[in-house]
Amino acid sequence: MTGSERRHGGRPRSERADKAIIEATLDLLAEEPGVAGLSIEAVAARAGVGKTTIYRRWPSKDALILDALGAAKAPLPEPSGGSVREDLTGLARALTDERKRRYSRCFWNVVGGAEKHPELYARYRRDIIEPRREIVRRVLRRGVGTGELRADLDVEVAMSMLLGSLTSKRPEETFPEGHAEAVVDTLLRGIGTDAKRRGDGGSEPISAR
Amino acid sequence: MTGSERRHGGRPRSERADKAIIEATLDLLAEEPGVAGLSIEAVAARAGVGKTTIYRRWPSKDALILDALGAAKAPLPEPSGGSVREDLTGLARALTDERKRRYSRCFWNVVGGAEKHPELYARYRRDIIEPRREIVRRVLRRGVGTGELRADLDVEVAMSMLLGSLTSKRPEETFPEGHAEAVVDTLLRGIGTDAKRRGDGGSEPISAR
DNA sequence: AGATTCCGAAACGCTACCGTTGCGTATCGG
DNA sequence: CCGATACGCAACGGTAGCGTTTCGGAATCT
Repeated sequence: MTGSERRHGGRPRSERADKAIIEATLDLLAEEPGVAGLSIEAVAARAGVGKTTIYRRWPSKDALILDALGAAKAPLPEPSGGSVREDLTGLARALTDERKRRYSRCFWNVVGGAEKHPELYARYRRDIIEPRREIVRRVLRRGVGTGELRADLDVEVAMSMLLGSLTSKRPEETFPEGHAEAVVDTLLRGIGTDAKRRGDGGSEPISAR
Repeated sequence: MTGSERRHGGRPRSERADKAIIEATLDLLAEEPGVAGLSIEAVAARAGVGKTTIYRRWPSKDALILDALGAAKAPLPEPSGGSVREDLTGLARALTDERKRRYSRCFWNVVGGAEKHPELYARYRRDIIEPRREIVRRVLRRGVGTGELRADLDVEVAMSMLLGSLTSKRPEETFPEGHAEAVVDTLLRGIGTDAKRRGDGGSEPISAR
C-alpha cells in the first residue's frame, strides 16, 4: 500500500519513517482504548515524525491502523501432522503463548470499536481469526477421517470450544501452567462419566436424580 | 447511589430524568465504540435533559456508565437442579438468548476500553462475569459429587470451555439453532473416540501414528 | 546544476466535548 | 406565600485532535 511506485526522481520516502510510524501506531493501540483513543498527532510525536509524513502515505486513520495490524499479525504455526492430540495441543499452546506478545492487546482494543469501524473489524476477522479457525478446522476434519475423532462430530462446535476457551479472556489474565494441554485433554475425553456412552443416538439425560 | 436522602424541601429530582439518562447512556454505549465514544453532551441530548442534570447526579462519565451497566445486567437464572446435563443446557441457552438482548453490545464495547478504565472493567468482571461463572461452577461441582461428571475434572477448564464457546464472539454473529445443546453435548461426551478410555491416569497420547 | 520529491516542525481554522455558570421556570415543604 | 431545590437551555473559556498549508532544509534523479 505504501511503496508501489515513485513516479520521478526526487528524494525517496524514508523506510525508517515507515517502520517508526507502524510501530508507534501499534504501541499506542496497545495502550489506548480502541481506535478512537489513537490520534495521528500522538503517532507522529511517538514516531518522531511530522504529521505530513503520515498523511502523505495513508489517507485516513483507519487505513493506517489497517496496515499496522497487518504488520503485527503472525499466523499460527502449521500443525506438524502427528496425532490429532499433538496437533491440537501445539495449536493451543501457540494460542496461549501468543497472549503474552506485545501487540496482542491491539486486537482486543480494536474489537471494542467494531461498530464504528466495520472495515477494520472485517479485516481483523478475515486476516486473523478466520485463518486460524481454518487451521484448527483442518486438524479436526482429519481426525474424523482417521477415526481419532467421533464420526458425528460437529466441527464448528468443537472449534468454538477450543478457541473460545483460549481466547475469551483479555491477555492481561494469564492461564495456569498446562492450561493448553488440559483444554485439549478435556475436549477429547469429555467431562461426563461414560454411562451410556457408545450409544450412537445418545440424547436423553441419565436422570441422576 | 442517586436517591439516598434529600436534605430539605425543594423540588425533588425527577425520576423520569434518571431513567431517561440511564437509558440514553445504554443506547449510546451500544452504538459507540467504547467509553471514549460516549459523550455527556450526547447523553443529555438523547435523554432530552440538560447537562446540568447529569452532572448533578454523577461526578464523572465513568460513574454514570458504571450505574448504567448495573441497570442493564440481568443475572443468569438459577439452574433448576435436575440433571447436570439439563442444568448446563439451560445455562447455555440463557447465554445464547442473552446475546440478542438490546444491551449486550454495551459490555463488549466497554471491554475494549479496559486499560483506560480499570475500575469499570473490574466492576464488569465482578458483577457480570464472576457471578455467572460461579453458577456454572456450582453445577459442575455438584456433577462431580453425584458422579455425573468425571471425578478428576478440572472445573475451571470445563467452565472456560463452556463459557468461552458461547461468549467469544460478538453478539452480531448469531449461533445456529441448537448450538447451546450441541456445546453441552460435546462437552459431556468429548470429541475423541474412546480408545483407552477408562484408564484413570490417562495422560500419554494414544500414538495414532 | 537544476528539478523534484520528501523531511520535520509549526501554524492554521475547524469541530467536538469538557466541566461550569447563569437564566427563567417548575415543583416541592413549611 | 416563601425559601429551597431541580429543571431545561444556552453560553462560557479551555483542551484536543482534525486535516491542511507553509516553511527551510535534505536527499536523490537527470
